[in-house]
Amino acid sequence: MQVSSKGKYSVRAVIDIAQHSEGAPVPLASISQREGISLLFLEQLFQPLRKGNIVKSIRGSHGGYVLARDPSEITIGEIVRLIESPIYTSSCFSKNESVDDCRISSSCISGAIWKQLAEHVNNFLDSITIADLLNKAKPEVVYGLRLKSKKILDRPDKGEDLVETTTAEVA
Amino acid sequence: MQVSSKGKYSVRAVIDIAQHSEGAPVPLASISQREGISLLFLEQLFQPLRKGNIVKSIRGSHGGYVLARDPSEITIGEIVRLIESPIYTSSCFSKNESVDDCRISSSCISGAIWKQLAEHVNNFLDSITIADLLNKAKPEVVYGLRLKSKKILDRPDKGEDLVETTTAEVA
DNA sequence: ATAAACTTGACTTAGTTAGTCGGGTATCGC
DNA sequence: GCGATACCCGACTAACTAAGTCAAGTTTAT
Repeated sequence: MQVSSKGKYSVRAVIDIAQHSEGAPVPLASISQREGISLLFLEQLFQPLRKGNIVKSIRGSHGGYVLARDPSEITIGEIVRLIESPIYTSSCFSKNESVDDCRISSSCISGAIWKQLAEHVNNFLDSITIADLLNKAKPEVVYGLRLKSKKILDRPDKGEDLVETTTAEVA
Repeated sequence: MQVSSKGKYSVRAVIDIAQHSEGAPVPLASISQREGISLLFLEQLFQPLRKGNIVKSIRGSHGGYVLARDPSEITIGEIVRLIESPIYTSSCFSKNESVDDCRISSSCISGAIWKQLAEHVNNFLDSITIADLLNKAKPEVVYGLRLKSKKILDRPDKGEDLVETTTAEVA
């Protein structure tokens, strides 16, 4: 039940482009510096983003990436689905059986939940565009959640639960 | 962005107990048979469930497990959080830096999203109790989503994307 | 031409997940 | 009591996935 680091990094990278491209292409090297993401890793992330029509690449000297569409037309959901392992699905029968073989009622009952959960998640992420994030960045309100900046940063509630990941955690 | 098999199996197992215990304890062996889950695996799943006060164990001959509370007081969210790796958190600064070092605005901006997503997911899963699932099992409506049973089973949309997992997929 | 910058695909490493094994301990029914 | 039933617990392993690296390109502006 985690969004992968790849997904988080990708969203950050796209925001970075939106913030720093003034019509001119933004080279990965500069994103790498600002965001503290390895250049080689970024290159890997940008292939799906390019194919998914989130960004356009401009090759050659003074090249880089620009957004392929208006920030208001790029949703977080799109980005995450391009980068992440397939958004979760669930079926309640094994692949060797036909639909009619499904006789485990508890399986079917709970199966509906996972499907609905996936829909919820997708709807939520699809409701947020890059433009939303850019606009809401300066005012202290992001998406209906009032944040006193500090509050969200040191998360007084979850201190103990921080899992040690290989490198620093991504936001 | 997946609910683990462990989480799905656990929910199924708890439903199974609710459906088959008539006051009497339900042995894991019978859950194992009905649900097609390895006995050894079930044992592993039930330790956290017991410690989390979802089920109570009754040892000895004719023992087994019963629900520790009324089905209407057990939510899916509780079960999943007990079984799954820590529900996801995100911070926007690395652990070696203090809060004030956070200067990567795109990181903070997007970080708020993951936090909100986690809240959404938890709220959704916490809004569904075992009792809900039991009650809605027979009528064709589960949780506001009208399902024509067949429709949800063969998922006409996602056919290609089915990932081959080691064993059969869990619902 | 040359350097900046993207492109591609294979590779490595570490961690997680799913599932197993083996040897316990408690309790019931006879 | 004693044996069968069934939970208890911690270590183990195999497979997979995620994160990140590397090397050898190709494209294009100047």
